[in-house]
Amino acid sequence: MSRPLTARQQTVYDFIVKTMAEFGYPPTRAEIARALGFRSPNAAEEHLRALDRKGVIRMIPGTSRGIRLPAGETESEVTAETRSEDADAGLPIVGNVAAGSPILAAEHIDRYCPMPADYFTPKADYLLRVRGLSMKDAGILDGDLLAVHRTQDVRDGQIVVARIEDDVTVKRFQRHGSHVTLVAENPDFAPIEIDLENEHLEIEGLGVGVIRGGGSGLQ
Amino acid sequence: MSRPLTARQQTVYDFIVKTMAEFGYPPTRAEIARALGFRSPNAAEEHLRALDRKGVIRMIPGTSRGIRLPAGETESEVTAETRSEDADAGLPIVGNVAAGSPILAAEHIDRYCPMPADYFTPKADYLLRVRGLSMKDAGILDGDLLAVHRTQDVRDGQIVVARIEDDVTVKRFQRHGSHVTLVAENPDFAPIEIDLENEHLEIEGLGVGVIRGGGSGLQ
DNA sequence: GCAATGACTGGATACAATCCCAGGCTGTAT
DNA sequence: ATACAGCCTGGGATTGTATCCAGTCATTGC
Repeated sequence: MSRPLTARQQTVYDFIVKTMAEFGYPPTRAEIARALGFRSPNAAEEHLRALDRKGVIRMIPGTSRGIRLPAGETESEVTAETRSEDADAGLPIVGNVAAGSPILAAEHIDRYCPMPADYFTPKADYLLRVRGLSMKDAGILDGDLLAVHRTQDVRDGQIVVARIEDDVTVKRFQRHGSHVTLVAENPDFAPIEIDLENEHLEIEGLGVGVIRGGGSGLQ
Repeated sequence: MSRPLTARQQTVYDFIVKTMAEFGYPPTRAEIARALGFRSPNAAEEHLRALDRKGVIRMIPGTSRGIRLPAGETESEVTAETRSEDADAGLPIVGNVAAGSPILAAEHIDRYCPMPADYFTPKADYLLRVRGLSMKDAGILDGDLLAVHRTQDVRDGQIVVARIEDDVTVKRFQRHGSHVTLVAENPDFAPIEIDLENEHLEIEGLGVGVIRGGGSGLQ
């Protein structure tokens, strides 16, 4: 999707990550400029804009130190090429699935969870970071990792990862003939009704487990 | 150590932790004031000084958002590097703790979960199989594994493993002087009130994560 | 009774920080 | 040749933020 970072942009990004790991808060433009030898904070500003355009950071307008790392990872010395092929890296963690792109595309994988795939049954293929509280009564909260087994073969009552018109969602599956209902486990959310003859529904996989607390602790 | 936090100071501390977990950077005085309903940022400033004196935060003078959590409660301080200390066996899974026996006694350990202890922060020492639905609104269901960090040092609002008169339970912790309330996250369960001067309460550890689905799949 | 402390309001000030504008210099693609 | 993007200097307006000062009110220990 977005072009890779230039060498200079990577340097700026690395400095942001290092600062957050060391101090617990992001740097200012002036601090970036000082660290990298710029004489003007505007040089840092422009780099930040570029990093924001490319999606590796997010800028919060008007806010001091308003820099966020969407992946939430502040590991040391992360170069964007740290995504080696799985082997024993564990399960890939997938977050923020953009509309229209395959769920396991490399740019969505922000880190790995060092856990064997076959701890779950059926085995997990990846972990999906869940957003929102639509499944809270099923014990799946915002930010949780849902262990997903890739399959199209799902049954009534199971928790599935579905894609409706390029939108990825986690819901409970219910089918009557050619009509599918995706039920949220939260009274605040209405069920999603899909007529398979008119609308397109793709089943990405089956929820086989939940992991909470990797890095952030419990609330 | 220093004196415990007052209720108000605890509220401010909680807000700082929550903000850092959610946004990746600490709040300003004004943001604290707005969130807690102060009309003056000075109220927040004085609370921050008190928290700094008591050692639970550290203020960096002259720096916007210059608040640090020395202990490392933020997601920023994760070094998800797999320390190969006991990464072989994984975390022991503890279930059905009998009354009167230590929680990590060998006869309770029925199996191991092949997951590195330091995937969670602070690190998990064991996994406790939770029975009942008393914490269902916190997303902890019957049969879930609660990752537990062994410590006595717990704060208001945290999910703890406690032992009252030989009974092990998972609840949210709340303290007022010598009076402790263990709050269930389920309206069907009444809070447990403990007067530390008459009853015995032992904190076994702090809940740092949840794992669901090992072996059985999701319901 | 009195000092000390916690928890604020309200106002003020000086610096920190974001963000805009106007350039310049280097490549690389058209 | 020309256009364009990346990378940087320098300056400046505007807002964000930390920090101080002067009080009020209530509680607690002495």
